[in-house]
Amino acid sequence: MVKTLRESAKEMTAAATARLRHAGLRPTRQRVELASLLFKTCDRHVTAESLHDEVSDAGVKVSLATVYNTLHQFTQAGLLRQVIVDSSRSYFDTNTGDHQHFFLESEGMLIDIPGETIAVAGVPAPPPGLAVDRVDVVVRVRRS
Amino acid sequence: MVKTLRESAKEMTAAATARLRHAGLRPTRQRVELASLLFKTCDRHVTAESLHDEVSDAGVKVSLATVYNTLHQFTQAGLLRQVIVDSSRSYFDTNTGDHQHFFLESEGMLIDIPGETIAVAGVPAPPPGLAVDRVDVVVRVRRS
DNA sequence: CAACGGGATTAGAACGATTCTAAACTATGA
DNA sequence: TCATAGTTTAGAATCGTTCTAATCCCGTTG
Repeated sequence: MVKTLRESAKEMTAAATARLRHAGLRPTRQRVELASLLFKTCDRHVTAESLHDEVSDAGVKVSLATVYNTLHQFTQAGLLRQVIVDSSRSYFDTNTGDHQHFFLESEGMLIDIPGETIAVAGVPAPPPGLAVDRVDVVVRVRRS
Repeated sequence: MVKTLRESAKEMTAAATARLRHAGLRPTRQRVELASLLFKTCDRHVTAESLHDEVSDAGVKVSLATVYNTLHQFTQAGLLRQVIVDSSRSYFDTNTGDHQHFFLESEGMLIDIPGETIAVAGVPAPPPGLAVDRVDVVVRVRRS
């Protein structure tokens, strides 16, 4: 069976809508558009600005404020994960599972490293009154 | 032999001056003051603002711009190391050796973990054309 | 199917951290 | 002591992000 472009788009929208509903988020036009872009392909890393540019280039009108709101809501809903590798920009990762990253600072590029690949041993017990939330590993790389 | 406060201060200044000269930095009043504060005790973690507050509280006049300049110059000279754990503020660490960190986000607090303590195994080879610069481990903790 | 109510979106202002600018200052070598 | 190149500075500018308050629209109800 061959699908027309229109049919594919409709399916994407339906899938995004379902995903949003499931996460307890009202499927507004903007959220559906953003979710479609974010979850169309497998693993993606975006910043608020890169996503805003992308959605704008696609001819869709979404304000930057909404992109920020949406990224945070998706993160809270467990659809995204925030990655902290740069002290001046926030990255969001569509891969919410256990994994780590290569980070090429000069180009702001993130590359996933599967969770099983890296083993961190010897993490000491945190000082009294503190509990480990999670262990992040960032492998900083440069062009060579 | 007992030292007066004035004598101790003089020694600190001399030490800071020597350290700056050795790093190829002209020992200006401001740089000497900041170096004295930073390297007085062993390991410290500061932000530009916390250091500016500290130096101001000590009754010394240094502009915030100079604090920023100095932190970056010290980092470039290898006297400090920048720690990236927060996407909205930069931290600087007087411990430039191999080590990792606990980070208590709610209070912006960093705690060193000695380098030998944690072992990271299984870091994959980076994609072609890229070389590993360094591997950062951040153990994010919360009050419990 | 129209009306309603509360969540969602928006433009633009506000914000905090950081960097820039251009003028005044100062450490250093001659 | 002087000249000069490097430093410092106040204040403006910039950047990413958040806030505000008005408008909009999704889903429910009558």
